Amino acid sequence: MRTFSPDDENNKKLVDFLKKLGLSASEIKTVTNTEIEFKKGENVCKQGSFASYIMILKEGWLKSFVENIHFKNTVFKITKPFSIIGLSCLYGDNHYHFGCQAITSSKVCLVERVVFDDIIRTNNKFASEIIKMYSNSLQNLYDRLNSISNKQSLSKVCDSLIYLSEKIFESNVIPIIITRRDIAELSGLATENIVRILAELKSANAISVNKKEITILDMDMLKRFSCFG
Amino acid sequence: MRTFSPDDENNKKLVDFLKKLGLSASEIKTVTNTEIEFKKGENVCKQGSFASYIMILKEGWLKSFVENIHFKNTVFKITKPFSIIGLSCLYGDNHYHFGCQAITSSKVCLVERVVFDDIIRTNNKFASEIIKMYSNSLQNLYDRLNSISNKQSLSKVCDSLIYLSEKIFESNVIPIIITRRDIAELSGLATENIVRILAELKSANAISVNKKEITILDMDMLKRFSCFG
DNA sequence: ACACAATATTGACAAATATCAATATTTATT
DNA sequence: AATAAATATTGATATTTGTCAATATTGTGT
Repeated sequence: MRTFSPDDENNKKLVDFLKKLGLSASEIKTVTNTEIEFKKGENVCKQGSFASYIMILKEGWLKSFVENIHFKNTVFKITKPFSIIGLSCLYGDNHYHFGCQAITSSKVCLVERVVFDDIIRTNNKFASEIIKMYSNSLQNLYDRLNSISNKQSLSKVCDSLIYLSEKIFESNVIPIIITRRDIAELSGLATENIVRILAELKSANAISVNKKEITILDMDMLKRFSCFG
Repeated sequence: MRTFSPDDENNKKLVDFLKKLGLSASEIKTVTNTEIEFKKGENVCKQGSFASYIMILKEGWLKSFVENIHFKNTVFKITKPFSIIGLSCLYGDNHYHFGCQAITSSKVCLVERVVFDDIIRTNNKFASEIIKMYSNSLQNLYDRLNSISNKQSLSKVCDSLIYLSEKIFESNVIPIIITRRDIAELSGLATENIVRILAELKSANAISVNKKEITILDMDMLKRFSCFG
């Protein structure tokens, strides 16, 4: 009889994820070959640098963002385990057009671009699954762009909370690993404004706040605020 | 001896474009089967509506945008002939997450999603070319998001002008089909601000303006302004 | 448990951009 | 060519959001 460490468990889930994408055992071995650990706050990739790898998130949480020269970030995606990062770099000008940072300590498999490309070209099922991911990424980006560019601050914050709750944590509780600053960057606002708007939402009983943890009490209200613009 | 109409010429170019994407003669016939004409200002697709088709632009110019409930648009892409629109709808929730409008009168081939999907699944070369387009779309969106969300108005307008000049018209002249409002929507600003900033750029000799036509005189200056943030 | 660092909060104020209104110019239509 | 419609321009003002500074709270490491 043997016992499983959390890492074994995680490996199994990763393999399952890759199997579902249509990868063979040997292909799975190839793409999980190189594993890197990132500490909280570390850069996973740097906007503007040469894009060598496609990455598979095995453990932890990442945020992806575009950054301006004054290092103000706009986060467009939070990534949870068993996701692929950097598909936008598979072709094109070979540079990351975004940056990515670890929100918690994280483990990432690095796959060389050419290796990833080879698998896509020879494995139809996998190519088709990757195209699904591209579709989703684009849809998500359109939604984020609409929120950040067309709405006022209250609606933006509601959009961010809805996104975190429904798409990322699949819970009405947004855990403390998400800071006020993360929500600010996700909403395209200053941190101080987030604090003020969260206080408004709290007094409207749309959310409750326990230390840093946010619980969504009235999702419908958030959605009404979101739509209002 | 026979003469060619502009339409014959255009058909030939369309077929060339599709051949380069790896489509066979019969596949080309399939995807060019249904052709629709849109007048200037007409909606090519409507944000939120059911996404039935992938579209191939054969003639004319389109703008794609996200729109809020007050009908304020943010344009993220201008499309020129021989481009594919709507790839983000190939999978996912079956609804357009963006709207698209004809800037000039345009001709568009409609391809049913399932038909398009079938070709992707059976034609590796085509799938690979489509993935290149996805990569480029994502990169373009990251760049637009960065501009709209992280920069001040002068830089935003410069980004829009650079985009139009380098990526779309491949000329230092931006033709009059692009209105001040189009530039405003592309920059995420109000039309009045575009007018003011264009006046600034003109007095700095970065551009010249003839009626509505804009000519870029000093691309380097625009790029410096763009970077400055 | 203590001290230090990081994050969150609050208020006052400044800056950027949108909005509104009036007018001019350009384009389209007859 | 004359008129109407659409687009562009300008100035004044309002609104929104960011910035700065001061303080409070929470988390971390010893």
